[in-house]
Amino acid sequence: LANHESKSADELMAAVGTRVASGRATRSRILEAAIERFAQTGPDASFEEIAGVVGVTKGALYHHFGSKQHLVEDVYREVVRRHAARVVAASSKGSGRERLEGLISESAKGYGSGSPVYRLLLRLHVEAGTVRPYLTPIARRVQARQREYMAMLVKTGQEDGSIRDDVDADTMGQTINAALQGFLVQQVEPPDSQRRAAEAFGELLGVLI
Amino acid sequence: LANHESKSADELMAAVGTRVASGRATRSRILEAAIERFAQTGPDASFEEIAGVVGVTKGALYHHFGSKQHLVEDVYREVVRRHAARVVAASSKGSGRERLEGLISESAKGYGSGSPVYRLLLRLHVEAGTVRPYLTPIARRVQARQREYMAMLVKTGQEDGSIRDDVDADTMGQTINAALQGFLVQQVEPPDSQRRAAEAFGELLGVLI
Amino acid sequence: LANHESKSADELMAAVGTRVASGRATRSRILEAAIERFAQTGPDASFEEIAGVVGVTKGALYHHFGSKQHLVEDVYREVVRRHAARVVAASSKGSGRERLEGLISESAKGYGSGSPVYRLLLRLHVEAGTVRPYLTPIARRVQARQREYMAMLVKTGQEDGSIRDDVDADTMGQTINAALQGFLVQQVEPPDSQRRAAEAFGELLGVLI
Amino acid sequence: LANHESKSADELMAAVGTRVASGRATRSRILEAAIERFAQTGPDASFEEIAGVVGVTKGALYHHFGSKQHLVEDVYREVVRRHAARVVAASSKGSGRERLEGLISESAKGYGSGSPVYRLLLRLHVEAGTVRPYLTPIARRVQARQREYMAMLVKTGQEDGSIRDDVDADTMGQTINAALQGFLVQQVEPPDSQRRAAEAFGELLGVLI
DNA sequence: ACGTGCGGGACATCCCGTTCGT
DNA sequence: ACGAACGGGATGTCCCGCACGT
Repeated sequence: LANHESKSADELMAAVGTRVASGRATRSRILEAAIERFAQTGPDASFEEIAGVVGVTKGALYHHFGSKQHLVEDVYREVVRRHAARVVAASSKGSGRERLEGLISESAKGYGSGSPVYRLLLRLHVEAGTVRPYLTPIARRVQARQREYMAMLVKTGQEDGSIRDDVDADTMGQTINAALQGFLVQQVEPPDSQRRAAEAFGELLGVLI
Repeated sequence: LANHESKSADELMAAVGTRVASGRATRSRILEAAIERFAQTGPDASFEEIAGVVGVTKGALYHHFGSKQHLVEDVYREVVRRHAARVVAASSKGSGRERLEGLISESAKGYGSGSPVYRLLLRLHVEAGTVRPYLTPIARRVQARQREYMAMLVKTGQEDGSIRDDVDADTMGQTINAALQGFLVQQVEPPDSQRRAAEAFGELLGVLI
Repeated sequence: LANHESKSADELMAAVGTRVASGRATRSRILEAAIERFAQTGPDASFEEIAGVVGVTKGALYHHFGSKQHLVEDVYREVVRRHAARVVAASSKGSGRERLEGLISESAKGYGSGSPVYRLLLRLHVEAGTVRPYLTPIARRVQARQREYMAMLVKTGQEDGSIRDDVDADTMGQTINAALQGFLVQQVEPPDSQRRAAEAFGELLGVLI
Repeated sequence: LANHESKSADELMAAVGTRVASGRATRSRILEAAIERFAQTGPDASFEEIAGVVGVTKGALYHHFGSKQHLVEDVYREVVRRHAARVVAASSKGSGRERLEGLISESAKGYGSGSPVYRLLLRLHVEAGTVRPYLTPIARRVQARQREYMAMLVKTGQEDGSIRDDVDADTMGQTINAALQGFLVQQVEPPDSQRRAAEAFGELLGVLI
């Protein structure tokens, strides 16, 4: 009440700067907490719950994200971004075939990990097509990019002769992509069984490609 | 209400067999309505909503199913049963390869149809591993049976020489299964695009098998 | 359906007789179960719950008691009757003082036992004055009879010289009665502590009377 | 609504101290209303009902008390506190005997008043031992404190010679306490009859002590 | 005498989002 | 930037009682 008039202009600026920075930090801590809770309780986790983890209240969430919907969207984008980064990094070197194999093994590692984050990713993919129409545009872009990237890798491999060229690149890419995501659906199995299946899938591909 | 022509037999029974038969009829009408609503609004559709469709009240739902959880379980079982029936029927004749192809094309037809029921099926599969632990035992049994059936078909094909035998039958079965379910995840695409992808998948398999 | 026409008139009569007898048996089993459940879950125990214990359904309860309210009334009367029988039996012999002491010790045994049945008795007494007005007439009669009986005992004792006669018999009776019931209110204590208190009360009375 | 003149201080605070103070005021108004309703409809009075009296919605109740259980606990504590304050004030001056008589007459006035608040108090005492286990710890503490206070008064009286010392102080205290509460159980009688009984009890004590 | 189907209604819980204050 | 108060509304659960059949 009375104490902010005892500050100089500089101090005010500094205080504001700090305020802004701390705001950004809070925002990302909230996002992190949301990913965690969404991964466990599902995207229906309450605002209050998430806020509790971070040590703030709903007010902060609303300040930073505006609505539940926006938070879910941001979480979706963030989770996708992280997965994409891993996958791209794992498929950046070597022949087309090697790059494809890198992608497959990295994806399989993630999908087969049964980690909450990947479960969340799958669930958001699924719900984007049903009960959360507002995620549809994002999902569409994501899926498209994923397919294109796969097809690109296959095509590269077919050009450098490391992948058989008697099948359509697009189809091959899309199928591999589908198979990878399909593993996630069977996540009721214990993680190691998941992992073995994903590895076997990789070897099988080695024969078929 | 709208589908009561398919219930004529039941309703006749109701007229004759009195109370208990009419109860059974109501029960199955509720189950039907639940499948419908769950497919559209998700498994969180309210009791009241479902009851409204059938023309009864929540009391009736509670009388027949005891709890939300039990209803979801019964819906899950029923949906699985229907899909299984279709798939088994489509893979009953011919060589191992033909039977496998029959299964794949029938599954692809279903999964690729983007029909609400199949979306529901996928969603229940997914949630069985995350937010609905009470579905886990059912899911586990279902997935196991599905894998075994696939592997059996592959093995049959390998024995009668219609499928290449330089790959492991279990792995092959599991992979095909995963790929099929994976298509469902990408359901944000328009149905016909889905269908084309599934068909292309079938052809690709023809080459790879 | 078809088998009751093969019976003779006598058999019918016999069957009816059996039916009636079995009905009475069911009725008292229900009453017993109701006392038990009411004692534990409170008088709000559901019909279905009580019926379940006996192995029948709500229908039977409604047939025999008509409504929740009537069942509660019957339970109230029955519980009171049982307590009264014990107390009267314990205060039937000896001088006025001895009879009074018998009553006190028997009451204290019951009230101090912390047994569910006595808790129920107290609770019904209490609720008769508040949330269950339909029990009021019963409660009034019960309390009146209790007071009169106490006063009678005191008076008898004063006449035969075994009880000091410088106090009003009615007041004395009523006070003793109140004190006994008061013990029940403090039932949060462990039973043996209850019992000790009740015994001490008896001794104290010995001095004061 | 009707008793807001007793809240004028609070409401002034609310106008000045802004949000949080107004919250506190609301909280205590809710508590007040809960006591009132609980006293009449029993501790099962609905949230909505209580909220309606105060002029807020269920949300506010939930905000301030978290759950029904917590509200009941707070009500219990508050009602006990008020009775204790009255009784202690009435037994603060004079010889041990006078203090004890003060306590008895004040208690008798309350218990004998048949006032809804006292009926509530009794009912909570009783239910603490049966259907509301979460009240047990509170009840235990309350009863203990009550007994100790009584015994202390008796002891004081015995020391200053105003109370006969041929009986055990603890027993005497406990018995008086029980008798007082016992009157409440007989609350089906019209209030004035109650009151007479309580007064008679006081006189009787005068002779016996 | 008893079971079953079902209506009708109450209620605690939970959650989203807005507003106000600091 | 964030906390606290609160409204509004949805939903699962539970239970009473009636009607019907046997």
